[in-house]
Amino acid sequence: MEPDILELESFLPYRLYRLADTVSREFSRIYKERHGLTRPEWRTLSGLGERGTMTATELGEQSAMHKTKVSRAVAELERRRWLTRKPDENDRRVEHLALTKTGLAAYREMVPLAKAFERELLGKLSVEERVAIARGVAALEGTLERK
Amino acid sequence: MEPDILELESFLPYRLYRLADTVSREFSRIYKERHGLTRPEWRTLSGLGERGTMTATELGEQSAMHKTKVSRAVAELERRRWLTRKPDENDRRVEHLALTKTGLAAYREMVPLAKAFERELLGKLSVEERVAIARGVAALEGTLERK
DNA sequence: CCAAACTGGTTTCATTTGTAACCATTGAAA
DNA sequence: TTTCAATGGTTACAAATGAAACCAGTTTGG
Repeated sequence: MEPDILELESFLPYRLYRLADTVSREFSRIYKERHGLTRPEWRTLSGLGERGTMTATELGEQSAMHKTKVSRAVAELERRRWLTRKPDENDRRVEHLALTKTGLAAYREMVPLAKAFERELLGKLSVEERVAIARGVAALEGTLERK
Repeated sequence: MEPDILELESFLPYRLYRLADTVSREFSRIYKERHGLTRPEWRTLSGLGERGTMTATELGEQSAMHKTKVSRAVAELERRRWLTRKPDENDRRVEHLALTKTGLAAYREMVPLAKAFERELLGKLSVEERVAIARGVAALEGTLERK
């Protein structure tokens, strides 16, 4: 093995990125084809569906998005009347976001599709492989968040 | 556990993407700060450094990039005089790309930095965790490529 | 042969993204 | 209080991206 050569094929950052990109691209077909959502929009929908009510900042933290992405996604979902904003009582900078009936319906429709996608993906692995990916990803997440 | 709720925090596509995004973003600082390269440019440099000579199509396959990304990255590296194109003898559509001395020097400078980055990342994991991530990623790669 | 389909690579255009500046409001300090 | 730093969120602008059209040049089938 040449020391001054980098094997892209086995370089972890590259492999991780390519893997995530492929998986995410395939999954995105689901919400893109069904509702024409972008990834930030899907994450916003998903975050609010899961938690009920959140501020834009919280959304950004929960779903690892830059605040401009959140802002744009929220604006678009609002335009579709999938969510509403309610000003905070005490702090007039803050808005509490929540899904409307329509937004919730879309969310409820997406959840089983998302779960099925994940199930199918993991279904191709052996039990040990599933354990391995879960453990490995968790470990890396752990090292990254504390910094 | 509510069946009609999706926990983003434990949803594999999301976790993978976030992880890869974080790692890749951090790694990108290295080639961005040092040479002002974009990711496609870095991958092009890295691919040619590793293999010596490649066509644009091969580059795209090796580094999982859309052909327009390759085209643009190659154009930029050529502008910097980091690579040259040599027309194919038999097929005049094809160009063989190779790094110049300058390009190779940049590559040689980057390789140890890339390796150090990976080493440091993996260094925070236990041996079992390293095995787990390697195995898990390989398994998922396997399921995705055969389709 | 020769048209039609295909392939390597580039370009155009619309969309998405990131950075930085920005506005309004709030909290803390003097 | 007044001022100044910090915070929630939006906007403007430049750069990166993807889809589709495109321009050679090449292969294939009739």
